[in-house]
Amino acid sequence: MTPPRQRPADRPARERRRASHSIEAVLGAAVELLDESGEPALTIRGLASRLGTGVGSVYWYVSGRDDLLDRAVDHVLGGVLAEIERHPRTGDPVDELRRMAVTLFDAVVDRPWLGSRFMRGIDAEGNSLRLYEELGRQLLRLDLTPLQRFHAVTAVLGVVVSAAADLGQEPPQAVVDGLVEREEFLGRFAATWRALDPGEYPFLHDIVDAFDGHDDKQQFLAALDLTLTGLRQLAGQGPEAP
Amino acid sequence: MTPPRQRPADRPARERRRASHSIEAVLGAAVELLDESGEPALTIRGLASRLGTGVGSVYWYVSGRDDLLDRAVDHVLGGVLAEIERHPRTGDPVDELRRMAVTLFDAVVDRPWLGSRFMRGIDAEGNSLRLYEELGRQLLRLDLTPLQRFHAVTAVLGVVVSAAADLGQEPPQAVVDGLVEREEFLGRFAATWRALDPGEYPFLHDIVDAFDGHDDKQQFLAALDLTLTGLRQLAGQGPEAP
DNA sequence: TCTAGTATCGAACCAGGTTCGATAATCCGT
DNA sequence: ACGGATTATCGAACCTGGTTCGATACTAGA
Repeated sequence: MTPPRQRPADRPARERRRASHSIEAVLGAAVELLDESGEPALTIRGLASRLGTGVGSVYWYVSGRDDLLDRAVDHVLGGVLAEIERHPRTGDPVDELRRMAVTLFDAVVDRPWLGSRFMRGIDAEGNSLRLYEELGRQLLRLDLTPLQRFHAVTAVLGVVVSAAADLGQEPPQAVVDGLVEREEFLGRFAATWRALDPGEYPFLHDIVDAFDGHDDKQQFLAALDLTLTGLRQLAGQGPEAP
Repeated sequence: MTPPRQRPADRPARERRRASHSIEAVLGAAVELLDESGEPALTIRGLASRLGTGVGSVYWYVSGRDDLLDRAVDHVLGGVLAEIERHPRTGDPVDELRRMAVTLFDAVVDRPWLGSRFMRGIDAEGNSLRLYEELGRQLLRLDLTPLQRFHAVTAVLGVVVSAAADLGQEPPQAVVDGLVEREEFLGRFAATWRALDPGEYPFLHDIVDAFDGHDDKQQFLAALDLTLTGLRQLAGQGPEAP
């Protein structure tokens, strides 16, 4: 059905001839739109109009919306990677891993539209892959099997991904509003839970106070530390462990 | 801009008068479509035509596509919940937790379209919330603070969510095809990695063999066990731990 | 100058979500 | 049994947004 596609979309990114665009300009504008109003706000038409061009031109630089999103992600991942590489290497590999994961998490907090897309790029050379390598490299210093290393990196990234998934759904559109929004949002949950039968929902009643007004970052850190604790134990008992 | 919406969409689900539809029929057909061809294949028009009705009728039962998806998720979650509750309670709470998470994961493997949507329902009574309660209840038997319990459940669910995110993006459309597809898919990754400079990508080269042909379930279990190990340690040293 | 490749553009196509008013079927009070 | 009120059904029409395609420049080299 679909012909093999022979669109450009991966030009050598040479400098623009006419006074017009460039892949960098396109990506920059895309990131702007994403930062301003989130993923659904990035439309080809909107992007074209921001660039002062026609929709057709956008398709010269990217092969479609999906490709655009992927490139935008890779684009900002470059900055994250740079920040990760800036820090000096301390001693403990697990501490390193932790610091990197936190940096990544912070980036996702700033740009919720990164969502869980930020790990889709590991099939080709790019910042996703470099990030993956960077994370995993820390594990080379641990006494583990390759399979265990692979699983460990996946697990650590998984913590970030799931936190990102959480983040991505919380604020319906209350980004622009003040700070009351979040409290209200959480409050609605809490109110619902408190209204439930304590006999049927003992756990919910146990945690509702902790949940109300909880901090996403602490929640993330808790999950991360659980995983890292497990990892430390695994590394401590050597690779012959299951 | 958007008027407050006063559509029905939450009728008491009384029995159909005419020989026609019902919310169950709608949800059933929706789940069929989702199972057959994944989330993007669920269109209002497609659903209506499968039901032998008009698009307008669908909107009598659900308030929109998003609501439809949420209800479909809740629908199948009922089955998962039943399966989880079927098993007898063994002794160890962490083992319980583990078994439940695995059951949930298996459900996601069967229905990748559950994606990370399956935990969106905790703001209202429903199977999502009951699942959450069920998971968390196991933790009541552990010596933890409510905040730690909250964090722990989030962490465990996070492992499932991130695994679901992985699953949801792997097979482009090779669902119907035989079993060669997956090998090929992974093989492409592996080939790319092996072609990279070992000096620049030592980690990737270390794990590429483990990655090639890896099993998603084992990957999930490894991440889960890392988290559960951390949890056991946390519970072992009591609630006054950080 | 001629030609091929590089870019730009926007009209037009198409899929799919959502709205809305017409209409039928049913229920209930009188 | 009758007549409004309620419950449901239906699909044409609207609208947003991704994608295609052919026309048209503009540039560099032969």
